[in-house]
Amino acid sequence: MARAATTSDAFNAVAEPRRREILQFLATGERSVGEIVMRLGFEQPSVSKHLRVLLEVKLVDVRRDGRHMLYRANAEAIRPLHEWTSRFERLWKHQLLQVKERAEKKKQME
Amino acid sequence: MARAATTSDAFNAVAEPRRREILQFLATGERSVGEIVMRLGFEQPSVSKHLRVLLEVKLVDVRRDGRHMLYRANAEAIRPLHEWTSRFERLWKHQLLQVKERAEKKKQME
DNA sequence: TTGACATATTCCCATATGGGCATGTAATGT
DNA sequence: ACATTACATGCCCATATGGGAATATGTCAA
Repeated sequence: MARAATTSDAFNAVAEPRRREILQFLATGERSVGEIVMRLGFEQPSVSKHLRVLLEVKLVDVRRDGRHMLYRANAEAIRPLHEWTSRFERLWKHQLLQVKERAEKKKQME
Repeated sequence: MARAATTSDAFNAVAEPRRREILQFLATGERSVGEIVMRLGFEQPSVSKHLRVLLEVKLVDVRRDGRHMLYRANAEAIRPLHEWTSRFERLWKHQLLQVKERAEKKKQME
């Protein structure tokens, strides 16, 4: 089997740097495809494809406005990612503390 | 071009569900490859390969103890992920608020 | 209708993937 | 030295990928 499909979940979807850029831009507000293309400088088909992936995992929503398709970030779908990483928060704070303590001890031994 | 290499960064590395499982298990403490295999039930070569990927993006550290290789999560490397998702925190709280407000209005109109 | 504009989709392709299996390698015990 | 344990690597392969270019679809304007 190959890698899991990028459309399978949010983790896979944001693994792609361009999709992260698009999401970040959309976090500033609703934007049309053309605005994304202008801002980020990717090819239009590329942007459309990435938006499709983001849409399938519900990381963005769309609505039509005339000939424009207006996309916006659905932050709610990012929460699971945030929560997953939060599980390690306690751990890294602890690990940072250990590093500091080791540094202190080293200093005292001089 | 194909997708970015899974070894390129933490985002890609954790896009793989099995690697997330391994990381979570390692968050509970230092473990040998065999313990991971036992606990998660993956094939040993598979575990070794995933650990290699995690190691390359520094999501884990290793040390040798006799014939055992002891891996542990390097939570510090997960922080960038956490911080990236945090950028959307304000947004999803806001969006949740909107949803609530809409619900309130709807209720009042009944 | 016709044409221009805004997006989406399709096709092709080089490349990365992860699983399964076999095999290689390092450390230990005898 | 040799067998055993504990991992790591290599190889093969089906599959998903994302870019580029061309083309299709949909909407509005005259």
